[in-house]
Amino acid sequence: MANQTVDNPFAAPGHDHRSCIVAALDAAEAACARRGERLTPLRRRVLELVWRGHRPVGAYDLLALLQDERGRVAPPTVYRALDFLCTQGLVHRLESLQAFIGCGHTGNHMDDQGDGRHAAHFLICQDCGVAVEIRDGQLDGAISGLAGRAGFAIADETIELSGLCAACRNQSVSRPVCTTS
Amino acid sequence: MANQTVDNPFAAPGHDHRSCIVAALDAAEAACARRGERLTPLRRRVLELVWRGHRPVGAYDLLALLQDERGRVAPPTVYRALDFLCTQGLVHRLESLQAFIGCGHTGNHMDDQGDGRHAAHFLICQDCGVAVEIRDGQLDGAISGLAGRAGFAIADETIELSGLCAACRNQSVSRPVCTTS
DNA sequence: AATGTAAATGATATAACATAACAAAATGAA
DNA sequence: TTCATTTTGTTATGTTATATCATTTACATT
Repeated sequence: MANQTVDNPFAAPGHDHRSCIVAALDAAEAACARRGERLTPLRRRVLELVWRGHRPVGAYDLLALLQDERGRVAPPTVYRALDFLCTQGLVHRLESLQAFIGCGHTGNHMDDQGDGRHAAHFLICQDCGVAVEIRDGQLDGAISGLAGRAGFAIADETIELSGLCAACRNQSVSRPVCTTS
Repeated sequence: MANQTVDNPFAAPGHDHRSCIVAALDAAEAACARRGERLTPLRRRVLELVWRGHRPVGAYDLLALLQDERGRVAPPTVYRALDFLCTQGLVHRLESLQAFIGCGHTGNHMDDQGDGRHAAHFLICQDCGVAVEIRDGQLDGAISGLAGRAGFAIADETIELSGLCAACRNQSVSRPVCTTS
């Protein structure tokens, strides 16, 4: 159990997160190589920092982490790296939180034609802070159905459902939030 | 046609927008009266300014408009009014745009138990800038279905679909964007 | 009308998030 | 090497949002 791939990190605070990080970085290296994009040391490091856990991370949190290890780092450094990672579909931005989270689906998308961008839908637990990217055929169908009926051509989807995950519903009080997992 | 209620303001730039404003303000007065909430002159004016059109408005745009008519106005004045209006379900915040838009469904919600908050789903045209609140049974069903299967209790839904509305798809070039409609 | 209380607004400051613009360095191709 | 392009560094500023405390207003009670 400890080294399995974690598809649903809700209620999995004790999983072997190192394997999540390694998997994400390996997939990112492969995806960039395949596309002829450059996962530079800075970009790789930012991606690694985003993957510190399964909780969305703010740009300025990342900035502080980079500053801890590199001294003076300015906001554009972080935002440029995040732009690159988002463009490659390696990271998603959660609009309702103004924060970023690593994408665990790199490389296994059918709709990945060259670039890695894809619609990302999330469940976000307001208690433990974990965000999980979901994929649901009925949801996708409903969206394309309503867009079609309205004659609307969707270019970007922001779908973020916040509430309580199953694990957090099953405990009476809020637990302290750690920064990872 | 000119005085009809506009349910879908995409491609309706010439509609009688005054009737939209009047309807929204009347509905807001009624809703607040029913709930024992106070739609003060400031809150009412902010709501009116939000309803200048069917395009999302930034908090600082509203601030500037208020300053034009009242001299010195500080950000908290606008944000407090917006908080109130959002809590009452009279205005929605579009997370992907960091902007606000009037809700045209005040008072006709089945799930309106005392307070007026409700999930709001949007189509947002990236060309004309208009945002339309939609309601789709299949979408609602898909959401509750996937949440149920995941054991997730949804508290807030952010669903914002950006792209091109039917009218904008049917014209080759972007038209100039006016501030209302 | 005077008083007390809670709600709303005013005012100041600052926090938090993000980008424009230009300089310097690193990279890769010719 | 030279050149062109991409990436990173640096400075400054723009944009969005909130914390805090003072003041005013609304309104129920006396």
